[in-house]
Amino acid sequence: MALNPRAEILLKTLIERYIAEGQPVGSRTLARQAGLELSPATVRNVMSDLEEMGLVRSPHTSAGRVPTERGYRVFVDTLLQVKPLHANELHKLEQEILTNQDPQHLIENASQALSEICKLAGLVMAPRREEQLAFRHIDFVNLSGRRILVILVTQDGQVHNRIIQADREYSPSELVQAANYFNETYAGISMSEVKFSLLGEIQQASDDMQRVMHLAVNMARAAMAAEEPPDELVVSGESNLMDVPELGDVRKLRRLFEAFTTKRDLLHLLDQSMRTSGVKIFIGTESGYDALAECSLVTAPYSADGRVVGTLGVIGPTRMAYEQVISIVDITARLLSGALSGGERGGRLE
Amino acid sequence: MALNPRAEILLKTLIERYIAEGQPVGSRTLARQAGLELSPATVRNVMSDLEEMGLVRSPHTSAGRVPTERGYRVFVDTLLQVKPLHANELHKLEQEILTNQDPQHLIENASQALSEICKLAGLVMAPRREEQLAFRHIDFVNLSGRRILVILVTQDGQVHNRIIQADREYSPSELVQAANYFNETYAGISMSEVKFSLLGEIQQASDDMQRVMHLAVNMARAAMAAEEPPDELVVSGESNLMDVPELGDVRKLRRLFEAFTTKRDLLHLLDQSMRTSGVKIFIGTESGYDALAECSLVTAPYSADGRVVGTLGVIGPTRMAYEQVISIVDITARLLSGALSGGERGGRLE
DNA sequence: CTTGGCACTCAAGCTTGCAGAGTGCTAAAG
DNA sequence: CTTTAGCACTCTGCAAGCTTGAGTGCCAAG
Repeated sequence: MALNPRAEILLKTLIERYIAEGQPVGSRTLARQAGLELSPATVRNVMSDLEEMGLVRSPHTSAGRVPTERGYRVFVDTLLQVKPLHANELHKLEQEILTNQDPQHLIENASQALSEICKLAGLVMAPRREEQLAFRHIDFVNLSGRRILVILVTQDGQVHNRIIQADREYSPSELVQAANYFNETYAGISMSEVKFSLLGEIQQASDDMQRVMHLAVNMARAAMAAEEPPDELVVSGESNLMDVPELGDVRKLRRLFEAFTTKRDLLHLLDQSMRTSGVKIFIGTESGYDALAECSLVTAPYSADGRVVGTLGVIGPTRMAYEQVISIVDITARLLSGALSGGERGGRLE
Repeated sequence: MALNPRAEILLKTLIERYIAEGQPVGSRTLARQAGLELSPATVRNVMSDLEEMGLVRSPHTSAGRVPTERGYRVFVDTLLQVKPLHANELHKLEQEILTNQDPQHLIENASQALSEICKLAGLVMAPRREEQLAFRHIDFVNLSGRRILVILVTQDGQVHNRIIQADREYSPSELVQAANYFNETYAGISMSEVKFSLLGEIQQASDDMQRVMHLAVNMARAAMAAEEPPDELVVSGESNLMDVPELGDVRKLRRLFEAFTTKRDLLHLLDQSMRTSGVKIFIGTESGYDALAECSLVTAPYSADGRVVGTLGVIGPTRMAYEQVISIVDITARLLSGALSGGERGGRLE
């Protein structure tokens, strides 16, 4: 199954041409394009071999050839040369990401920038498992009656809020005290430890502090129980996919868009990519999800303070400009990592 | 231009039939369906009149008739009888909306419920103009370096947050003092008054309080300046629209979806509807936006504590089941108003 | 005013024919 | 053994022509 250099060149040109034009590539065109001094007939012979290896196929007897998924795989793994991205695209990305923003906006902007630059749909999985993050600040605000608004800030500056139903009414000063107690006791501790610690806390309460502690602990616990990970996945630029001729079929589009709102399957894929480092590519059915047939996913994990916290990427037709998309995704991940780490330094790429 | 009763019945049956089937309705069918003892020929004569009035038209010489926008208008304004919604739909709506939630989730759930029940896209414009709302609580949290997270809670329990860049580093206790000062001074005041008041505040600072006040005022001002109304419009269930045969054309779909992400035009329409009371309907090009051709918008304003704060509705093809959609939108608006008002009482419909 | 009848029109579906593109195979040339 | 030219063959896409079914408009009679 070794691919001789000539076959490699032909496969590479075929795929490049197909990505650019979207039309099956015939032997004549390919012979001219490849830069080898070969006749169409020779090219046909090579094509025949490639077809046997399952790297290309004919849509029908007398069309040119198109790459198969395996063909794309080979292309992506061994043939493709990543293009560095254009200066003003880089500039745009930096502008979008290297400004002071809270994580939520940062993520939304990153997703949008990805989609705009690639002209595909952008995905960003928000930092996973806030349990990993340290607790920074809590605040209780009285709403009407027994409803209490709990505001929780994690180390990365992300703000979470929930309304809980208290067992009785509390005065504003009680709430302030409770928050103070909590903030002093737990500042900098990881959320999972905080949760764990809350389990024991109530029993060993010293007498005078008891009421306040009880209050704080109970509330925080209630709030965290209610805190299911919310909108973990940000998708932007979906409508770019409507221009893709491969997805002209409304049914396919619909399935794809449903996958965007369901999010479950996509999250699973992005989760996988979190465990590897660097750019990872899922081509067509490799993902294992029907809705993503004819689509590819280019992803890269990003980190905060040296620790991987999420994944981002783009989704588009299998026939996408991998050479460019790969570096865009890669750089976006780096920029985002920089922006989420330290913050002050700004994390410019050197 | 008066419509005699027979013509009304025929127009009504025609539109009902067309909404149900999506096919031009011919004279024979209509004669049978309408329940009047009329021959197709007579129906044809009536149709001819209706066509002259611009209420129906033929897609081509020898198809049946379809309603025009004006036809729909007449139907909606004078002919249609609103269907009360089914018990389990009502139940679903109540379940989705009558639970203790912060406004953000409430709005998202309302939008989603709307889209699911109507099988169309749901829209909710988030409470407009927080300036109208009273200030409730502010909090400053130190992030790294000079970055300060400002958390602002308005009277309705909505939480806003922004990161601002301070002129120097501040100690946690300074921040606490500043927040306290601010909370005591401005609690319950409307945001617009707070903003106004901030303009004067700095000059007349008494000496000892000066530093803290200066800090609080400066920060709050910076935060509010940065506080542009964010995601004001929540759209759900867009993918329902892909099943609509009228929108089978991908180009139309794309324009519509772009309108969803742009949001500007939609906001403008919803804004209009905020000024009237009760359900308002935009049919096709009445909206004035090309992207919404072939679509109708059914909207209703909702209120919090007796004051209109936003609008919700659904968007779908002109050919939608108005009879049901209208009451769904109407009731959702009431439920949401109830949930946003007082909170404690729960606002069940009596 | 209503009705039946008739001529007419149009869209949609089907078949046919044709041009264009590209292949596979074979036999000859390098 | 590899490369090439040539030829027959296949398939798509498109346009033209045909038929069918649905529905209209109009007219004259009830």
